[in-house]
Amino acid sequence: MATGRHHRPATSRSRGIPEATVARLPLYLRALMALSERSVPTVSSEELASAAGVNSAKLRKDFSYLGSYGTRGVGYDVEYLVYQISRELGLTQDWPVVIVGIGNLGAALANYGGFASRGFRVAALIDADPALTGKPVAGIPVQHTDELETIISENGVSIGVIATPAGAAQQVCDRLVAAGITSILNFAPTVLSVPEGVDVRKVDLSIELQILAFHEQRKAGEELPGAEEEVDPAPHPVSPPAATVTKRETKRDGRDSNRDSGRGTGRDAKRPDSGPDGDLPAVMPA
Amino acid sequence: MATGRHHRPATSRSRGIPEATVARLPLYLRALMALSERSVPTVSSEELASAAGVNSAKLRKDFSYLGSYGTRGVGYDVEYLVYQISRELGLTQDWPVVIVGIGNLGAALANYGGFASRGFRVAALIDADPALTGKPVAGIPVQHTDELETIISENGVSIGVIATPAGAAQQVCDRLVAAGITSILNFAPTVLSVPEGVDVRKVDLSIELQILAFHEQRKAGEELPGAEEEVDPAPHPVSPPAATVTKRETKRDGRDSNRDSGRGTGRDAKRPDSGPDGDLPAVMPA
DNA sequence: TAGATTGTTAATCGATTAACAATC
DNA sequence: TAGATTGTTAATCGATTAACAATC
Repeated sequence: MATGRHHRPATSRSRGIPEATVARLPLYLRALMALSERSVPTVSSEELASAAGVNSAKLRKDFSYLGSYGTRGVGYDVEYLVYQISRELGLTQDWPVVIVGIGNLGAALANYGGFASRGFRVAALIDADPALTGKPVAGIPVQHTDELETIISENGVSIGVIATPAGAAQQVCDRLVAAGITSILNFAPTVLSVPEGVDVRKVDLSIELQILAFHEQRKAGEELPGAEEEVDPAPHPVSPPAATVTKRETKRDGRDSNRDSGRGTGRDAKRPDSGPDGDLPAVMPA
Repeated sequence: MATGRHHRPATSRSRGIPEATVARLPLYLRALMALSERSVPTVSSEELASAAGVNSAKLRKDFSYLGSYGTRGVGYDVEYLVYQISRELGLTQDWPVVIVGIGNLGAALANYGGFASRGFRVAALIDADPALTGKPVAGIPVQHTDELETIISENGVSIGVIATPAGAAQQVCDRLVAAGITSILNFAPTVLSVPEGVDVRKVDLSIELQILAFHEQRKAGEELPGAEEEVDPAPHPVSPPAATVTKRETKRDGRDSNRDSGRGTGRDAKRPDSGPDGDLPAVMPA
């Protein structure tokens, strides 16, 4: 999930489109563009909702914030709606973006076709590694971090993508903001702190997997009714002020190993080679 | 933003942790692991909330769903909380994952350190291109799509990552599900249809940028009070059943070009080389 | 006109947050 | 004990959705 912090309330002043609606407009747009390619002239809220994977009442409600672009008894004109949503999202103008951090992910982003096709133009690729400078990635020569401020001001860039390691992200962020960037898409696994007026959205690959793991675990436990119901019976294990010296013991005390009771038997395709109690990772990802 | 569809209500039966809370647990975990690395013994809800970028009341409420793991007047024991959250998320066990589609993005994912460090293990890389078969990526030889079913059953994989082009995603998804996968992380820009009981989470790079663009556009318009307030004065432009032949006209009629009035003047760093009315993209991203 | 489908209402649900009693 | 901080309550807010009148 992406976390967005905005400097205005969820329902913005002008015409007041709820944040949840804004987040769905790109989904509708994609579905509409697919219909447009197939030259489908009109679409009903039911059909479009199904294509976008949402409830049709929600879709109609969402569209009602944009205006009355449908026709009762008929549906929505595909081309007209594509245009109205594009306009609402600001995609009818050109948005130069810079990508900072041209590792595997940065290169993947540079090559991602979805950017160019929706009004986003990769204005520059920036990396701190001098060995990369000048090397073309997706046909664009990588520029050195030293040039960051110049690139941003000369190209009028207002959107920056951070694909650096976590350790460099805040520093890069600060420079981007100082150079005039007001929207940041952050792929580094860190919380960025930004001044008022700067939007940050976060894409975190590891977090998505962790959420899936949570549900996956629940599915496995579900086949043994009541197995997950057991509430940890012991109170807090240690008196926290003394916890520093007993950290490892706290984590590995007897009660904790109880948790595995009755799990993992229902679906034996899981956990092929893990021990009964997997070790916790000690390091943060890069 | 990622869209998750689950086969149970947002508040699940056993111990009932709200979906919004589950989505934040990885954030807390990351912040806690950073504290753990610095050997910080305890942390208050205020400190931790600040590190995770959330409200402290929300954090305490979130933790209350897990149990009473804090100490009044003191705070939370870092190690103990790391362990409890890890356990809740299912990260104390090993989760083998397969990545399907080893293009730029797939390779980036294979190399992403955040997977391995949190109980996720890349069990296999799969691609349909025979030229890639056997070629190592992130030290793991790519296997051919033909082997998909075998790989999944032999490794007991329950989580699949789809990083293929949009056109191949549903087909890959169907095969993954048929082979026993019950959780899918989808990077392809398509809505996947899956049977009941299969979770899909979606990461969409282009959508995140579009949401940023929306806010960016609003920021620009804001500097001219009232400029964005103007409501489209014209009713629906065409009688939709006849729209097929007039599609382009609909999109380009006089009223639509009005929308640009008064925009872009406040912040002239924007739109360095776009025309007054950028063309809409006609194609879907790969 | 009859059928279809939008746009909107209102009820419901879930999430957020300030406030504070409990308690270490 | 006094100070600090949790865990929980309750109010508020935003999002979802069924239902249906409006209307093409």
